[in-house]
Formats: sequence, C-alpha cells, structure tokens
Amino acid sequence: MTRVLIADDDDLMRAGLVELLSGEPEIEIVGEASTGREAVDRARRLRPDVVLMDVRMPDLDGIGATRELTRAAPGVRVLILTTFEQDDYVFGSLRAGASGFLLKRARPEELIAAVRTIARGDSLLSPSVTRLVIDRMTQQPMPELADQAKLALLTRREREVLEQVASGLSNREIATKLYVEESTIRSHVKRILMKLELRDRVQIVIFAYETGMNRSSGHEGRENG
Amino acid sequence: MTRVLIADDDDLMRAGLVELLSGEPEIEIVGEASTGREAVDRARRLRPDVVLMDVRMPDLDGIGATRELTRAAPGVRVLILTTFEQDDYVFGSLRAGASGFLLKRARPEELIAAVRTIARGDSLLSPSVTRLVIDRMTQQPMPELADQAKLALLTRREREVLEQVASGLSNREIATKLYVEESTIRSHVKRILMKLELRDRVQIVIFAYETGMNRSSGHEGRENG
DNA sequence: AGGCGGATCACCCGCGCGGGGGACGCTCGG
DNA sequence: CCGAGCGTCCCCCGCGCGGGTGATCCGCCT
Repeated sequence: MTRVLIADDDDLMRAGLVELLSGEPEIEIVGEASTGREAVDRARRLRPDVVLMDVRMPDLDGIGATRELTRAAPGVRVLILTTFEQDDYVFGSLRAGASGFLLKRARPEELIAAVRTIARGDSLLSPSVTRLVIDRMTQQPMPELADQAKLALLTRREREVLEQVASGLSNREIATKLYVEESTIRSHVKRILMKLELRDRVQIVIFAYETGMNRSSGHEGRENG
Repeated sequence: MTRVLIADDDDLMRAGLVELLSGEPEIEIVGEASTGREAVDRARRLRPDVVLMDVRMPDLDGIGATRELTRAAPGVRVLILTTFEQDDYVFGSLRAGASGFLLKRARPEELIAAVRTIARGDSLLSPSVTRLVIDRMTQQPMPELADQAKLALLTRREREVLEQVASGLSNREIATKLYVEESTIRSHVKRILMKLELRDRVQIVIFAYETGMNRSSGHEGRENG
C-alpha cells in the first residue's frame, strides 16, 4: 500500500488528483495540503510514502517545503508536480531533495506510474526535463581550449608519462612502473614541460586536473608509503 | 515518420527489436548493425532519426560508437539500450552524447514510447538510472571522508598555505605573496606534509583537488612567466 | 604563574628535479 | 636513400625542496 499526500493550492487540481489516484487499488490518499507550510506539517505527522508537491504555493513554496521535508522526515519522497519546466524549479527541486519532477501536462497513467516509481525508491523526470538535467550534467566546466590544444602536441608516450606524473609519482617510480630508465622519464618530463610551457611537475598535476584528464579516473598514487 | 537504426551484436535481440518496432505505424526500421563500427558507418549513410545502441559490442563499443556518431552525424539521436545500469555505462554514454539510457528489462510499450520521446528531441532515462544521474548531479563527488578529517587537523594558516601550494606556487612565491619569509613557508609546508601524511608538494596538489578545495575556484598560479 | 599551541624565523644536509647538452636505433614518408 | 620524429639512454650542473632540529614571540587556557 502506497500512502500519498497531495499538496497544491488549487482546489480543483487537488480534487482531480484525488479522484485520479484514489481509483488505484494500492494507492491511498492520506491527506491534502494547500500551502507549503501545511504540507510540511502534515507530512511530518502522517509520514506518507510519497508527497505530490506543487511548486507554486502560498506561505512556503514547493521547493522550500521539499527542503524542510527531506530533512525533517527522511524516507518521505517528494514528487514535484508543476506546469512549468523552469530551470530554477527543476534544479532547485532536485537539490532540495525531490525524487522526481513531473509536468502537469502528463497523461493520467503516466502520473500513476510516476507515483509507483517514486514509491519504489527510483527517480523520475519528465522527458523534456530529463534533457535539461543531462545537458547540465554533461556540460561541466570545459577544459581551457588552449590547454586541450597543447595536449595534442604531446606524443602518446609523453601523455602516458604525464598521467603518471599527475598521479603523484616520482621520476624513479614512473621509470619502474613503465620498465624504462629514470633518465628516460626525465627526458620525457622535460619535453612535456617544454611543450606545455609549464615550470615543474606541480604545474603538470594542475594542468592534468584542469584539462579533466585526472578527474576521478583510477587515481591512487598518493596513499603508498 | 521516425527512421530507426538498430545496433546490437545479439541476433536474437535485434530480431526482437525489429519485430517489436516494425509493428508501429510511424516507425520505420532503416537498418541494422552488429558492431559499433558498423553502427557508425550505417548511421552516417542512412541518417536515421534514432539509433538503438547496445553498449557491449565487438569492434567498437556502444559508447565509443555514440561518441563518433554524435560528432560525425549531428542530428542523429542515440538511445542506449542495455542490460546493466553500470555507472560507467550511464555517465560514459551521456557524456558521449546519448539522448537516452534504457534498460532492456523495460516493457515493450516503454521502449516504443522511448523511441518516440527521443525522436521528439527529448531525453529519457530508466527510473533507476534517473536516480543515479540525479544523485550525481546533486552531490558532486564527495571527497574522501578520511581526507576531510585530515583537513581539519590543519590550522587556519596552514590551510592558507596549502591553497597556495595547490595553486602551483613555489615556497618563495608563497612567501612573497603572504609577506613572510620563505623559511616560514617551508615550516608550514613541512607541518602540512606531516599532518596529511603526504610526501611532497605534488601530492598536496592532488590532495587539494581530490578534497574539492581546488575545483574551479579562483585558481591561476600556472600561466605566469 | 606556568604551559601550550600557533606563527614566525634560522641553520644544515641530502636528494630529486629541471635545464643544458649529446647519443643511438627504429620507423616512417618523401 | 635520407631525414624527421620518436623513444630510449647518458652526462653535468645548480637549485628547490623536504627532513631534522631549535629558537623566539604571542595569545590563550588553566
């Protein structure tokens, strides 16, 4: 049995949602709220599985309510249900702890499926919203274009050495790891510094992180004594 | 009319998908591929609206194929269709330019709806995958807890010096910047190395990035003659 | 009063590192 | 065939860095 709380300041909308969901056998409407403050209070007492939350509400908006709710009553999952796919709403909601973001223009069966999905512990976004989220996530700070270009100047071997330097290894350690002499690594490092116009291996590490080639790759390299 | 290309190395799976989708009136299967390389080539020539792409394929995997495809044939949208919700797959796919990520355990009508969604220009993720993406986006990679703890061992001044080291400056440069003697900075650096159990300033830089304190802050420090 | 941690400075020592060369063999493409 | 680029290796030199140790001053807590 999935226990649902409905929070929307529009009486008609609320009635519609109740109508729609109470038709489902394993869904039970345990309460309603017409402001964000009410939603928080009732959710805290009623402990529903899912809260259907409108964004625009008097007193406290849906995002603020979601923020308070996820802190005060963990385990209660929030599905934001709104008319607009404003960026601020979407990311604000998700950051506030919402499990889903659905547009009101969704078809009835989609809404019902959404409630089930949320109750199950999964997350859900309207397709057009999914697009926003993916874009946002994908386009994290692009490495300096100039840096990318410089990277292309390096040979394959030099890039390999660069990675090792960036992981914190000394020339000797890199030599051992790559089965060559230390003097060879020194040569490579020199050429890397030349080509990238850097001063020392410290700046190589920074370069590696800024260009993204060192971001949560299989790091390690620290933590060996 | 939505033109679809199917790329999967499993003949049975491919046949099943063709069977399923060709039943839809506004969907047309324009081609098939059994390797990533094939998928890229055919997509380039056939210019389908949507490519159903398996992740595990010989020759070139689905992610690599997606990467090439989105560069070579923009406008062609890729829906990754796979059995596993491996993190690497999901984020790799999306970063490679995929518009959607659906698990093969999805129901037939979900798959059909997915193709329509992608063709429309929206994006789509399986619910369990949506959860991963939202989590990732909301709380960017948490720094190692142990590292956070160690950071607390440092005094205010030491943290200040740590930042400067992490920005690539030499001891002398930091001394100048902070209006103290180089020997003072050396002392601070020594204590930092001790407390954080690191070997040299290179590892300090790595530490700074891994704990997040150096992430696209007002860095600089490289790029001075 | 004493003690303690933080911040500042000092010295010595040894080593790793980066700058400056040069050398050899290999594999390309012209 | 020969040069260019690459990868491998060698030398010397000077300096920055990190380890070890100790000193001074200040503020804060007891």
